[in-house]
Amino acid sequence: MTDPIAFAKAIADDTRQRIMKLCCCERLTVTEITAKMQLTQPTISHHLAILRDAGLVNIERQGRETYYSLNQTFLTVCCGTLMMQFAPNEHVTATVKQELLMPE
Amino acid sequence: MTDPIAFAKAIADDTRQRIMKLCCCERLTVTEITAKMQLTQPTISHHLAILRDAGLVNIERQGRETYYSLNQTFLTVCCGTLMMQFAPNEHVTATVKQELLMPE
DNA sequence: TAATCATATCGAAGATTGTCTATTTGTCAA
DNA sequence: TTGACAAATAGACAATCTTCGATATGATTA
Repeated sequence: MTDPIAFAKAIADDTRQRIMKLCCCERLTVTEITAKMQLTQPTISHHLAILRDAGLVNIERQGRETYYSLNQTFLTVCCGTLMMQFAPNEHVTATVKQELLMPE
Repeated sequence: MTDPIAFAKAIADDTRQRIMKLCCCERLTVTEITAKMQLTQPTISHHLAILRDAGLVNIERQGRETYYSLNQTFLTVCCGTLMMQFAPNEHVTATVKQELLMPE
């Protein structure tokens, strides 16, 4: 579900991290995102598809527009999984890991 | 220092994550790591260099052998940075983020 | 219905990456 | 000092990825 390799590949690109930052705290249409970047609309759609396939964005279709926003919860879970997998000895208490893995 | 793009690129590969898992909790020589994988020694060295450049492994030269081990602390810091950057609204308390960013 | 707008998909060009073999560098032992 | 071993580097090739222009799909408006 939260495959560390799929997650890492999805966020391992400058363009995608810029997109993630843009729609981190608000939902934006593809056109709005495109306007804020120096890239074409098909390129933005391509990267959004990669983020979507990784489960990293929430999607809301509304008429002919599609709103994208970052799935902060899932991202946090993925980071928690990474830490559990690769930093089991690190001084982050079990409770913290727990909190990270099941936010809310 | 903890560039989220450099970090993501470093861990965005199956071979590197397998190596990370191997030397997560013990230090291993290049020969030992190579023995546990189905790849050649130069390939392993190549991936170790990428992990080294990203700051993700500790290196100890000892005679003609070189021991590698995962830098769990740095990995944890990188995950913390990711969460700070992309999940500021997530219900992980500021203290937790703090703990993640300055372990110990 | 026809025209327009928003987004997705296709196919191709160029760049980047992962892996290999061959070779080099550095260290230890005989 | 020579031979053997450990690890790094160089160069080549195939696979993957990013980006683009062109086009298709789907929804709204005139």
